[in-house]
Amino acid sequence: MTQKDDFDLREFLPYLLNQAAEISSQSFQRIYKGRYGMLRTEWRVLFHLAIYERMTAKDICEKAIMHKTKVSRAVQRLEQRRYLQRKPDEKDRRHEWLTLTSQGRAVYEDLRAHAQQHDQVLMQKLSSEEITVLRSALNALSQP
Amino acid sequence: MTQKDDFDLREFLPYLLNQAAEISSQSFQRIYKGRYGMLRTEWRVLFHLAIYERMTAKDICEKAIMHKTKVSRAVQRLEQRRYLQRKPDEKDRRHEWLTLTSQGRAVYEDLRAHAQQHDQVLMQKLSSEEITVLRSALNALSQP
DNA sequence: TGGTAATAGTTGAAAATGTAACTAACAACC
DNA sequence: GGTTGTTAGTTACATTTTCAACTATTACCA
Repeated sequence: MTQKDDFDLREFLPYLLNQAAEISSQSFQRIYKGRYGMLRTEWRVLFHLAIYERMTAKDICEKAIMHKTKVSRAVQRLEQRRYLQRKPDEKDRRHEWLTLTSQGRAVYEDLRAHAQQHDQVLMQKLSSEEITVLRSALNALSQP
Repeated sequence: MTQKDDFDLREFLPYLLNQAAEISSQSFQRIYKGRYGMLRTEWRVLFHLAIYERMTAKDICEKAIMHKTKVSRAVQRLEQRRYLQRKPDEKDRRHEWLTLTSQGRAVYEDLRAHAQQHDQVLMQKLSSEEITVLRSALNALSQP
C-alpha cells in the first residue's frame, strides 16, 4: 500500500474539509446526543433560534444551508420536546414564527457551554495565527 | 431576525467546517453523481484505490476514516460496476486485496481531472497564504 | 374578478447510514 | 488437538436523509 499517483487526496479541499468536519463533529455529537438525544439537524436549528430569537423555517434553511424537509422535521421534534413554539404570521399565514421556550433556551445554554469548551480543545491543535486564517478561509468557502 | 446572543455560530469550528465542507462538496457531487451515479463513499474508495493501488477494506477504513460497513457497501457497488476486483489473500483468507480494473482507473482519471479543476475554482476564493495555512490546519484537525 | 403562478411548509416512499449481531478464518494458549 | 479470543468483512434492522409530490396561502396579471 504505497502511494503511486501524483495526485494527493490530502490536498483536495472537499476531501480535507469533510475529514476535518467529520472528526471535529464527533466529540460534540456525543454531547448533544448523549445528553438530549438530539440529532445534528436539531442542535443546528436550536442554536439558530437561540441566536436570532425569532425566525421562520425558511430563514433557518437559508442561514444554515439546510434543506426544508430537514428543517421541517427538526422543528417537529424540537416542538414535541417543548423546546420551541410556533406562531403563524398574522399577515401571511404561510409563515410560521419559531421561538424557543424557556426550556429550549436552557438546553441551548448548556450545549453552548459545551460547544465553547469543545472549540477550545480543537483550537489547541492550532496556533492563533492558524485559527484566524482558518476562520476567515472557512467563511470565504462557505459563500456559495 | 437580528442577532442577539454574543455566541457566534460562525466562530464555532465544527459548524464552520461542516458548512464549508457541505458547500465545497456540492459541485463536485454533481460531477460524480451526474456522470457515474456514484455516492460520496464510492468516490472516496475509488480514489484511495487509485492512489494506493492495492489495499484491503481495512486499510481503506483507516486511511479514509470511514466505518467498515460503509466501505463494505461501497466496495460491493464498485465491484458490481466492474470498477474494482477482489482477490483473497493466499496466506490469510480473511483479507481481500482490492484493485481497480482498467475501467475503474478510467473513471478515476476522469474524476480526478474534474477534482483538480474544482479545487482550482475553490482556491480562487483564497489567497495563497490562506491556502497553505488552511491545508495544514485541516490536516491537524483531522488527526483524531 | 378569476385563473395561473409562486411560496412556505408537510408528507410518504425510496435510498442511505448507523448499530449491533453475525460468519469465517486465524491466533494463542493450555 | 481443542477451547477461547481476535480480526476482516458482511448482513439485518432501525434510524435518517433525500426526492418528489402534496396542501394551503398569497401574488400576479389579463
